[in-house]
Order: sequence, then structure tokens, then C-alpha cells
Amino acid sequence: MNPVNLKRLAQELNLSIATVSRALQDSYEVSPQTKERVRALAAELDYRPNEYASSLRRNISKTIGVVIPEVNNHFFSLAINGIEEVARQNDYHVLIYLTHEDFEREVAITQYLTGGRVDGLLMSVASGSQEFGHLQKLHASKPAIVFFDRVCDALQTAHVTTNDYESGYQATRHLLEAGCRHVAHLLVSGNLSIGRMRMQGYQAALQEAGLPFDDTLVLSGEGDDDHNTALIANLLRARPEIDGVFASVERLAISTYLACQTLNLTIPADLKVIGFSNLGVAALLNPALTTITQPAYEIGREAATILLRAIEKKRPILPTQSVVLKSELFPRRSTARE
Amino acid sequence: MNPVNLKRLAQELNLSIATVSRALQDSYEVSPQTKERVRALAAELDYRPNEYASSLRRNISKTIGVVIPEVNNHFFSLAINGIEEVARQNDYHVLIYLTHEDFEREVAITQYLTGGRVDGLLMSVASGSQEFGHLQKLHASKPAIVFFDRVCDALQTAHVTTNDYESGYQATRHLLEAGCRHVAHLLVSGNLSIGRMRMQGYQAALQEAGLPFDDTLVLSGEGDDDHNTALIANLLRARPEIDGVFASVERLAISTYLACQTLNLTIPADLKVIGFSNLGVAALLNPALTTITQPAYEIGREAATILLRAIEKKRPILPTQSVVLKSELFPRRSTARE
DNA sequence: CTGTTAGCGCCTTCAT
DNA sequence: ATGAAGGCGCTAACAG
Repeated sequence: MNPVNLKRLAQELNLSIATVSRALQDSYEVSPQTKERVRALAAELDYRPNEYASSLRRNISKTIGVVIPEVNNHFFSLAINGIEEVARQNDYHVLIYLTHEDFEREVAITQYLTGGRVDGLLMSVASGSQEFGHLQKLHASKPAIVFFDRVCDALQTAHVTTNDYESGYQATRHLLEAGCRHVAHLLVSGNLSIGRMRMQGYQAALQEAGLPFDDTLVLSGEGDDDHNTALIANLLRARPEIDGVFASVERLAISTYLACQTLNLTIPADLKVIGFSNLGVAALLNPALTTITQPAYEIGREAATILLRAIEKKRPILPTQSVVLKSELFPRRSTARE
Repeated sequence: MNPVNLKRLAQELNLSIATVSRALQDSYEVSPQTKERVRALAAELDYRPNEYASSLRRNISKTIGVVIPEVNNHFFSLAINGIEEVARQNDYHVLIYLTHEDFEREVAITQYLTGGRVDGLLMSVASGSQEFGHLQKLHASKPAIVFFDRVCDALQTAHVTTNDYESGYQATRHLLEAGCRHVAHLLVSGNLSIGRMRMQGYQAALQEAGLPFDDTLVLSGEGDDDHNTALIANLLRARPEIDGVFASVERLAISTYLACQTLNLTIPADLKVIGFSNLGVAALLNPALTTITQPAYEIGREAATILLRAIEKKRPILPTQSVVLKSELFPRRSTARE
């Protein structure tokens, strides 16, 4: 059984390969009758073009890559959901790579990607990344890049983010208004743009309330969950005056909850907690956890849309195309998927 | 600036393209000195092979596809985590496709994949899929397929599953031993293998306890979360004798919880609930939710390992290579990622 | 050990 | 409206 390719179709129809190719692309310079004949046989034999050949020839892969820290996280899951949606609508394929917050892996992956495998890239940088030579090299090599959530400012391209400064400010104010006077702040990494923005919001709210900024109340939780939980427990034990916690990511909010369990602290009676979270259900299951939810699905859609549009138009992406979406305070539900 | 390809390297080194190619593949029939010269220049120019050309020529793409219902779900997220891990270790790329439990999409995706874009496929079928002609056609066309969790028996290949019958039995027994006499069962779809197995375990436990199987206590929740929650609330309202619920998937367990809230029922005082869940944190955040956790990460690793091994050896996958892993009852944590 | 040659399947001038 | 021919970048068989 011969493989079903253009050659085979051409032979069976007594046409040239070129004509068959054109017919399948619905070229205007092929007669309607011929088109019909070609299409009929293609359907009958279930012809599928070899996309690798096409990619090689046209230097376009119809594939985008998604590079994120992890997928086991509602924010990124929902974002992928949005990305995949847009990709499929435009007949693009989605390759996925996980950095696990590890700089080395991120570098390895970007190298892996230099070489035309993808037409574009959607990326949220790892918390350990401080240096961006690998991204610059990649960007120079070809693919368009759009950052979402965790941004890299060193590249001349668009970002899709949320109003992190404002959210940090509002979250902190929420605690202050509830009567807190010693608010701790938990963040993943001071390297990350989102961490910095949220922290600035936190500082602004404190300042506005006439409270001092105490950097010993700021904790950076970069390890695994158990480690972070222990760190938080230590902090709470050492500083009993802490009456509020603003967790800048979901996992730290949960670790805070667990730390409170071990210390027999009740939320929100003993300690008020507010945290970023896209795990809508967790908030529902435990109303004591106050949350800020990012529109993750929309972020994914938005980022993918900008990327694909730029690819199709073969135009570089400009920073001016960046988009800032709004997070939702105290949401009742996680973002729906469609 | 010329593109950096084999031709370019060959010219600059006064070698033939073939020799350069061989040198980069560390072929034994190239002198060490030449290899070194080639490697040095390749590194200097940051040469990256064009993988599409290579794929075209060798008819191997070093890419696998993952087709799953959704990613915004801890089970699948963790599975992807495991899959990506194994793939990267073996220098494979991972394409991802979401069916959203929709049969039509599943068919469209499989057609999309017929044509050599992937060497293999990892798949968990959509709940709406009852007919598997699309999968058989795909399988016949080329790529190796391994099913995980939601299996398709119609294909002659391996599955990676968990001990669903046993888990269903144990979950139901857990409720019976806690004194329940009217245990409802919630499942996604009677079409799915996992649904059937878990239900059989449920029935076996009832039978063993001398209780009748009442199919009006079995609810199939195929809609969205709000819809399911309403269905469950209706059931609980109409049948106040229900004192236990066995939810066969996480989302239904959560919907049960929400339904109880609207009815002012307390778990576990008024109603005992046990559910499959990979959302370890949710269970931690609400200890009233008793859970069964599948080793999702290991399932992903296992499935990917079987698939890649078969691809590398160019051997068909046999049903005898199937693996059954064990779910964990009442776990303290979700499966770690590494 | 190295080079020459012939494609993989597809697209795209250029010619008719 | 159709065909012939060349080449995308790489690999593999065959020479030497």
C-alpha cells in the first residue's frame, strides 16, 4: 500500500503534483472541475499533508510553544486552556515545556527551541531567572515571544499581565481595614516582576495607613510546600504580633493555612489571611480564605491572540501591544473555562 | 548573514555536508580531530539543526501528543507533569490537545494528528465518546497509542489505569462501615471505563452488606458544575433518606459539598461524603471531605515510559504491557511532583 | 575516514 | 489551467 501523498494523488488522477498541491490549497488558478476531482480522491484516500515537509519548505511550523513553571497550578492550567483554545481555532499546535521554576531548565528549553521548531512562544519566566541572555538569543533567532504574568522586561515585546500593584494595594488595605496592624507579606521571589509589583502595592497601603514598612515581615518562599510551611510557622511563632498575612501566590496562602493548623491558630479569628488564588474551589471549601483571582483563562487567550496575530502578519510584536487585565477581589468562583 | 545550517558549516570547514552531519551525530566513522573542528564551529555559530528537515527525512518526529479532556484538573495536570518529565529526559517534545469532553473535538483532533506529526500519543478519552472509529483509523495510520485512566478497549494497545473497582468497593465500604444505609453514587458517564469499574465496586460493596442496589440513587453528572450541583441538590432534597455519597470524580465531590451548603446539610454529621480527588489541598482545607487519590504523576510517567520505549524499539505496544497502579485512600497530601 | 548522490514531501517560480 | 524543475535542510546508501 503506497503512502498517500501528493505524488500518489497526482498519479491516480493523471495530474502533476503541482496541480494537486494547488487544488488542495484552493488556488484560483485551478479549474473548479479539477479541484473537485482532487478533493474527492483526497477525501477518499484520507490524504493528510505531511506537515513537516510543509514546514521545511515554507519555514513556518504552525506551532507555538508554551513555557511555564508548572502546570499543576490553577493559574497556569487555566491559561493553557485559553491558549489551546485560540491555537486550535487558528489551526496551530501547542508544544508545552515546564521549567519547574528552575533557571537551568529554562535555559535548556530555550536552546531546545532555537532552530525553528516554533513560530512563536508564550512564556512565564521561572522564579529563579535573573539573567535573560538565553531569551534574548532565542528572540533574536526568530520566534515571536509574548510574556504573560511573569514578565521579562529585557526583551522588546508585549506582556499580558494583571493589575498587580493595585491588587497588592487592595489586598493589604483589606487587612488593614479589618483591623490588622502587623501585616506580613509572603512572596515567591523578589526577582519576579509580579512579586515586585504586588509588594509595592503592599508598601503603598502600609504607608497610606501610616504604618512602617518592616522588611522582617516579608518572607520569600522559594522552596517546596513543606519548607515554606515551616518557614511561615517559624515567622508566626517568632512574631506573635502578626495579625494579618498577605500571600502573593496561592501556594503560600495554603502553606499559611497549614502553618496555622500546626500552631493552633484560627483563621480569621487569630489571623486574617488574604492570598492570590485561582483555586476557586479551595476558597469555596474554606470561606476563611479570602482570595484575589486573576482572569487566567482570559490572560491565556489574550496572549495567544497577540502572538498569533503577529505571526500571521509577520510583524514584530511591540511593547505597546501589551495588555493589563484586572484581577477580581473576593470572587465567588474560579474563572469559567469558556 | 547566512543561515547556520550544515551547508554553511561544511563550507567554512572545507568539508562535505555529509561529514559534518556525521560528526555532529558522533558517528564512529569520523576522525576525532574532524569531529572536534566541527563541534567547535557549530558551537561558535550556535548551530541548531532544523528538526523539521530531520523529521521529514527520517520519518520520525521526536514528538508525542497528549490528548485529554481538560488540563484544569489536578489529575490531568499532574499526569502532564509526569509525561513532560519523561519526554524531556528522552529529548521528546510534547504537543497538547484538549477535548473538553467533547466527542466532536476528539475526532477533529485525531484527524489533525493523522499525518505523522507525532510518533506516539497518550490519551484519556472524552466522556462523550462512544464510538472509536476515529481512534482505530488513527492507530492504523501510524502512531503508537497508550491510554491512561480513561481507556478505550477497542484498540489493541496498552492501558495505564488504577484499581478502580477496588477503590469503588473500598469507598463504598467506608461509608457503610460509618453507618450509612442509603448511599448515592455520582459518576460522570456510564460510557467511561473508569465509571463502570467504580460503579461495579460500589455495587459489590452494597451486595456484600446485604443492601439492594437502587439505580435511582445513581446520578450521572455530565453537565457543568452549576448544573451538577443543582442535580445533586434535587436528589438530596427528594430523597432525604440518603446518608452517604460516593462521588466518582473530584468535581462531583465538590458539587456535593456545594449542594449541601444550599440545603444547610452538614458534612459529615448529616451526610457522609467520599470522593475521588487529586486536589490534595482541598481535602486538607476541608477535612470533612474524605478522598481517594490516584497516583496521577506516576500514571503520567508510566504511560509515557511505555510509549517512548515502544517508539524507540519500533515495536507495537501490546495489551500485556498494561499497568495498574493503586489509588490511595484518605491520603494526607496530593502526589508530589517529583 | 570522507565525498557524492539521491531523495523525504511539499511549495513555488517559470514556462507553456 | 497545467506541468516541469528546483530546492527547503537533512540523512543514508554507496563509493572510494
